[in-house]
Parts: sequence; C-alpha cells; structure tokens
Amino acid sequence: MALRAAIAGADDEHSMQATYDPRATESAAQNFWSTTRAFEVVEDPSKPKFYCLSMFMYPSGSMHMGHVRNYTIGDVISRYQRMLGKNVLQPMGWDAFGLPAENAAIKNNIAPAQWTYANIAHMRGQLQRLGFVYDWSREVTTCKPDYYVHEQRMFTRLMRKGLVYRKNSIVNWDPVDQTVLANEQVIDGRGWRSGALVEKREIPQWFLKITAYAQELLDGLDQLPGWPDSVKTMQRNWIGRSEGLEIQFAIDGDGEPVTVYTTRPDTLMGVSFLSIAAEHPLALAAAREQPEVASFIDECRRGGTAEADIETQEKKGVDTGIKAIHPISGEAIPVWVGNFVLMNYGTGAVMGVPAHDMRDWEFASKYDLLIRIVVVPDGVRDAIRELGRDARDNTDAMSAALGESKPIDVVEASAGVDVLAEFENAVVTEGAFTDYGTLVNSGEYDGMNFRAAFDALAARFERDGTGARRVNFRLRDWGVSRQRYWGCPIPVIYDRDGNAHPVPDEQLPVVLPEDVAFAGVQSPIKADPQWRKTVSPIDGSPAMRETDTFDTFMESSWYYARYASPGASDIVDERAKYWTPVDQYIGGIEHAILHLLYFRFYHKLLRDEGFVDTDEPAINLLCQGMVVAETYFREQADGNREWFNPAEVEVTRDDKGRITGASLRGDGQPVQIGGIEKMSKSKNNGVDPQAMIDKYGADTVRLFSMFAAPPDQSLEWNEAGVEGMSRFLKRLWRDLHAHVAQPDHPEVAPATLDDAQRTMRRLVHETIAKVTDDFGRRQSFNTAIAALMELLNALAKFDDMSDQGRAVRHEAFAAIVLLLNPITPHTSHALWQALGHVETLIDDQPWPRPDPAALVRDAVTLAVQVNGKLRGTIEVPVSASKEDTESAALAEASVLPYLDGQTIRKVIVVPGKIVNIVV
RNA sequence: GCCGAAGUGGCGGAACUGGUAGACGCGCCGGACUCAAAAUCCGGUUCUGGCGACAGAGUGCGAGUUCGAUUCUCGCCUUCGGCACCA
Repeated sequence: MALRAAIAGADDEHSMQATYDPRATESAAQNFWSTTRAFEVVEDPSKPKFYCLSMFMYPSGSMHMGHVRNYTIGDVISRYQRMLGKNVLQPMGWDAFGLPAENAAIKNNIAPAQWTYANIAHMRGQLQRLGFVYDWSREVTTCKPDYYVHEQRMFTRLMRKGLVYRKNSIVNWDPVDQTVLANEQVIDGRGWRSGALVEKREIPQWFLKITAYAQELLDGLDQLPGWPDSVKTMQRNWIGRSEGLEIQFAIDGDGEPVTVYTTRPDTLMGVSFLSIAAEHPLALAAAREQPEVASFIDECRRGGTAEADIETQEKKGVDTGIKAIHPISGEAIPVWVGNFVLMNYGTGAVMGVPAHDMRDWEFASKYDLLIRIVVVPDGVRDAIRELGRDARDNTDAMSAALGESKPIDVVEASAGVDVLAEFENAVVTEGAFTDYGTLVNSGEYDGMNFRAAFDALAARFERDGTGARRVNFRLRDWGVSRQRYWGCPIPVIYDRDGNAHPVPDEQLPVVLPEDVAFAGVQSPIKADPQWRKTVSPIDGSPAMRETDTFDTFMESSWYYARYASPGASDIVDERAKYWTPVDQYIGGIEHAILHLLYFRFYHKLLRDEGFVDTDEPAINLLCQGMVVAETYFREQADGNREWFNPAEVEVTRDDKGRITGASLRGDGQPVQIGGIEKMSKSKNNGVDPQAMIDKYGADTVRLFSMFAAPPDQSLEWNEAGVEGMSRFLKRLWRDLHAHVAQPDHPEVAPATLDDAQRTMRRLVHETIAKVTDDFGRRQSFNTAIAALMELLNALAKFDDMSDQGRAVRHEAFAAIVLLLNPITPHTSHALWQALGHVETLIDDQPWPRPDPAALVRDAVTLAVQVNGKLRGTIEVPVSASKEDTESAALAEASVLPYLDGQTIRKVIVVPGKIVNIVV
C-alpha cells in the first residue's frame, strides 16, 4: 500500500537504515548490554524482586534446539518482568558432572575435566550470541571444588543429623566389564559396551532419607498453585501414600513369620497364596533345599533393574513348598517366589488374592491356584439379599437389582440362576473384581463393607500383636552413591573396622583429581591405590576414603540457592533469603518427577538448617515441550536405515501444497519420509542453532521458537517457518523506517480522531492489553506474537498520512517495538532508537499500558443461530438490551428464511456473544 | 505394566469461563513488478457438491449431557514424556 510503496523509492537513498541487518544490529545491542553490565543485579529492598531460573546446562559440546527454546522462554520472561520494573535475577551455570564426560574420555582419551571445560567455554559463547542476558557474575560450575565443597559439607551435616544411612541395594552389573551400569547403558538386558547379559548385584550404598519428608513433600504440592497440575499429580502418585495393614503370616514348622503389607485387608479371606521376592530370606532358605527354587532365583537375577522392564516381563513364579498359616482361618497357604515382587518395596512379600487383584488373577490362572471370591458388588449383594442366592422365577426383580450397579458385565439376570455362582464364574473366567463391595465367604466379616472390614481386622491384629495399621509410601529413600569417577566425591572415611565417619570440615573439600587417564572403564580414583589412603578422623590410624561419587542430581538440587549468594563461605548466606524462592522456574517436562522432587526436598533440608526461610523452592513452574523435526531415510541393503538431515533434503509438493515426496539435494534421488521425532543424533534430524543464528540472526531464531508452538507443547522445527519470522522482522524494520522518514507528527489528540483513526488506535490498545495478558497470566507467547503480526498487517493497510494519522501510527510502532522487546530484544533496541528515543529501551523500562478510553466500542457483532446453526450476524449497540437484541436477531434478513413457517420455542441471548433461536 | 500429557485444514497452530471452528505463520494457487529469475507487494486457500447464489459435512473413534460441545461426562484407539544407576 501507500506506505510500502514509499519504501520502494526510499530503499536506495536510505539503504543503511531501510534494510534489516541482524548481524550488525545484534552485535551492537549485545555490546551495549555487556559493556554496561546491564543485567548484573544486587539485592534491592526498594523494588519487588523476580528470580527467573532456567534449568542449567549440561555442557555436552554444543547447544541444541532444546536449550535455545528453554533459555529463550526464560529470557523473554526475565525481560518482561524487568520492563514491569522488577529487580530481576536471571543466572546461568553448568551441571558439569556426569556420564557423557567419562564416555568421551574413554573414547577420545581426553580427561573428563578438560573435555568439560572446553565445552563450557564454547557453549557460554553460544548463549551470549543468542542475546540471553544472564548475570554472569553468579555463574556456577558444579565440577569445581568451590562449588561441590558445600555439597560435601551439607552431606556431612546431614550425616551427623541422622538423615543419611548406608545399606545394600541392587545395581546392574556387567560381568565382562566388571562395572556397574546405569539403566540407560542396559540395552535389551545387555551391557551396551560388552554386550554381556546384565546381572543384578547387591552393593552397599549411601542414602538420603527423603522418606522422612514424604508427607511434607505430598502436602506441599497443595501450596503450589503455580505448578502445572500434571506435574503435581505425577509427584503425588510417585510419592504414593497409601493406608493399609501389615499382617503377619506364621510359617508352618519353624521359621520367622512373613509380614505382608496390603491396602486391601478386606480381601484377606480370599488369600490363596503368598508371593515373596527372590531376595527374601525365606526364598533363599528354600533355595538351599530345592534346586528348582534356586534356579528360579538365579533366573530372577538376570536382566536389568528398571521398573518398566520388570513390570512388563512375564509374571512367573515357583512354589517353595513352604506353607504359611492364614492368620484367621488357620488354613495352610502355599508360599511362592514371584519375579514381580521386589525386596525394596514394602516388606518384600505380598498376599495373593486372585479374585480381587488383576496381577494375582493372572498369576493364579497361569499356575492353577485357587480363586476365591470374598467381595461382591453391591448389586450382587442386593440380589442375594432380596431374592436369595437362587433367583429362580424372579427374573424381573433380579434384573432390577443387578441393573442398578452393573456389577460385572457377564452377570446376566435370568431365571433359575444362582447369583453368587454366576458372579464367581464371571470372575474366574473374565478377570478379578477389583472394586470395593460387600464381604462374603468371610465368616464373621460377612456383610461388611471395605471400611468396616478394615477397621475390624486392624483392631483384631493390633490386639494380637500380629499386625498393625500402617501408612506406606511408594517413595523410596534417595540412593546417592554412584560407582563413577566424574562426580563429587562422597566425603566419608572408613576406619579399619569399616566404620564410616564424615570427613571433618577442615579437611573439605575432598578434591577429585582432574588430571587423570582412563585405563578401561574403571573409575581412575578406584583404580588408583593411593588416592583412597587417608587416616581416621578419630584416632589417626590408617583409613580409606569412599571412592564412590554422588548422583549428579545432588548438584542440581541446590544450585538455585547458590546463585543467590555467589562467593558465600558456607553453602549460601543471607542473600539467599532475599532471592529465594524462585519466582519462575523453567525446564523440560522430563524432569517432572525426579529432579523436581529432589529440588523440593533439598530446599526443605536447607530450610531446616536455617539457610532459607520458605517451604518450597519455586513458586511458578513452566515445563516446556521437546523440539522435534521431520526425519528422512533410505533403507539399505542390510535392512538398516541411513538417516539424512532435513537440511540436505528437498521436499516436493502437489498444487494443493500436499507433500508428495522428498529427495536428497546431493544426488537428486528420493528418500523416504520417516515421521516427526525428537531431535536426536541417531535419527540425524537435529538442526544446529549456530547455523540458524548465522543465517537468520538470533532474534529470528528466538521469535520462531516462541511462535511455532505454545511453550508446554512440542515444537516442530521447520526452516520455512523460520524464514517467515525473518520476513516479519524485515517488514517491521522497513515499515518503521518509512514511518520515521515522514515529517514530524503532533501528539495524538483522541477527541479529534476520525472513525478509521479511532479504529486503528483501538486495535493498538487492544493489542497492548492482549499481549500483556498473554505474557503475564497466560504465558501464551505464540498468540502474543500473532496479535503483533495482526497489528503490523493492519498498520500496513492504514494509509492515513494526515498529522493525526501519523501520530496514531507512531503510537502503534512504539507499542510493537516495546511489546516485542522481550522476544526480539536486539531489533527492539535498535528500533527504539530509530523512533527517536535518546534513552535506551532497557533504561526506560516502560511496559506499555492500554488506554481504557481507546478500548471503548459502541457496537458489537453478534452471531445469530437457528437451532445451533449459524445463520447470520447482527450489529447492535453495546448498550442494547436483551429485548432489542432479540428483536434485531428475529428481523435479520439472512435468518428469516429459517424461521418461516416454524414455531419459535425459545430465544437464548448471550450478551456480547450470540443469539440462538430454537424453533 | 503403572503414572502424566497430546490428537483440530496440505503443515505448525488459534478459539482463554460451553457461545460465529480454522486467528497468525508456513505451504500452495493466481496476479503485480522484471527481458527473466530471486526478492518484494496484492488477492485466494477446511472438505464435498454446484458455473453461481448456495447447500451439506467437519475438531482421533463411539456414546452421552446441553438451546448450543474442539471445550463437560463415560468408553475406546494412536502418539509422546517419566518409571528412581535399585516397586
């Protein structure tokens, strides 16, 4: 239109300004921010603080798109909050310990430390190139002694406090490499390097008593309205509070009684077997006598330890021949070893009630064990009660009784049927009845419901001393030992009797040597006979250090607090109380449970040591989705797939835009389209952020990653979409410069505006209101950007060159530049100055506010439906009454044909929205 | 297996509290500019039928509630995330 036509001519004369040059724009802005140290902050009680934290980075080598997305979201929120006038802390650091550094060390013969530090240097540069404004004076690097010394001291404190203990637990053991494997290193039950079948092995390890905080971690979730419900639900289920009974079963002959835990004591009379873990003492005893049991236990030792593997494997067992005595009936119950029972949950023994538990039902069906019904649905109970078990000649009454509660689909009411027998038959053939109901076949407990039976049995066992009520948590204590080198050394000394002592404070840190070489896969500090040698802190006699290191979740559990007090001599100092809790935490949904639970736990540990004064570490949590991309491959002769990067592939389309095929740029030959997947090396569908920044500029990359999807959904990387964002910024740049090339304009005088000017100005202020709401309340950045695009599109069509027209346009451009600033800060920095401001944008800190007067509308468009189908629209004054609206709708020409010859039953008027005429 | 999400045009997505389904972007089609191409600008673009006005269908599938359902309820299907180095 007129404005853009003007640019065509201006292009030559003002090419310096009229052409968007991301490289120059971005380096100028970045220089300005870094030389003015614009984003270094100190505690300032005069302003509201805002602590915006993105999960720190694992220095894997170079940045991937997941990082770009995570950190762009954090930077956008930080800059937005700063424009609201808050004292904003946005730090960054390095989660620098971990397995990949060791793998790189073994593969490339480079020390993990050297590899890690080189990666950090490279990736720090990449972060800066994206314009993320961190307060680098607070940077932490977890593999440095000045960081992990505090972790070690905290651990020894907790040790003295009794929150740390050592016990045996099971690990994946690679018998060829003679090493412990992470679950990730077990592929189909084999070690990833050796290919050997993995075994389970018990070794002593250190634990933190997170279960001591289980109830508080559960209750605390209710204090977190700013966390996604999905994360809170997952954590709640993970902690898994249950109320049940512990019940002892005596063993026939001599032997310790077996204790089981159950949440369904009402099904006790239906127990037809007990199953125990392969590691249970009773199982081991049975194995000594019976080769079959021994070989089954052996079989259970094979394979990895991951829950998903165990839960999906075929349920198997073997009869030990041992009999347990039912605590009420006195009946002899067979004791089985089951591969689905694990020693470290509950008591390592469970009661098997096939009629009322699906897993037990499957087990009983497989091994032909008794299925005994002891709970029936209320419908069956009522049928029995009203009609007697035999419902002969009472078809109607029975249908009524059964139909009400639909106990189980298979039970059909018909004359001449024994109700209970029919139900039993259904359970035996179809599967367990697992709902609550009424007890039957349970002697004195017959007729009770779940609650009554629970209480009666609990009272009975408590009286006998053979059982007790018990609250159980699924959550287990946190095993923090790792048999690896590249981690924080666990600060423990074993004296010659094997007793463990915390390393005294004055001897901390226990430093991990960095200049090491790997011989094979073993940890260099375990391979070195000297490193472990030390003396007992009690009497100076020769002693040994612990050579295990901490789980890397330890470092990531308190880094947020360390950022708040850089250089503190203890783990944190008083400054942490100013900055914590984190106001906005941002990271991947894959951390929904483990990291975020440890993070919450550690905050409570810090609180109980007096370091922080709140109960929860983060008020708001945003979990961003993955970055995914299309995959392309060719099937090779050996059946394997060769994957091609999207950058090397050309896609062909038909004339409706549908994809018809793809070919490799290199040879023009076709490739197959493999579907959208998470960016990964194995599928070769990763897009290098650096290449994108070089080609389009950081602002374009930032804009695309905020526009292409809402933050919590997965984001599909698509280069054509990136080009679209680049076009938008170029257009903004050019249109704005064309505007400032016009003569100066007066202030906007609202009262003098004509209709078109007023409409334009209303759109500006509606956009300010919408974008503010999208940034703040909704965190819906994609729709905020769409609104800004709409505004720019409308502005391009607004060709009013009058004084007031130019004034309205100026207001619009200023709004766009400010509203876009959190997302495209370099471009906004430059355009703000182009608009004639002497002060830089970040110093002005003005987040625009909508002018309520500009938002006023006098008419509104309503949809008119007939029987719920849209038949027309009407324009009515905002002040129109329901009656006026209704008569306008009934008179609307496009609606009339649908009313012809019909009786109007009802007219529903929803003010401001819709009129629905029901005929 | 268990826990948690998500399924809407050719594609990414929008529709916020049950109220005009498809905003915005990509792609595609047509046009302008150009010797030509690229870039840029303008217009169109859910599907089916019809020259057209228009009609009908349509938010993974199947039911239900409602004047009205992408949105709420129930039951399925598919895809994704997590499962503790160890129920």
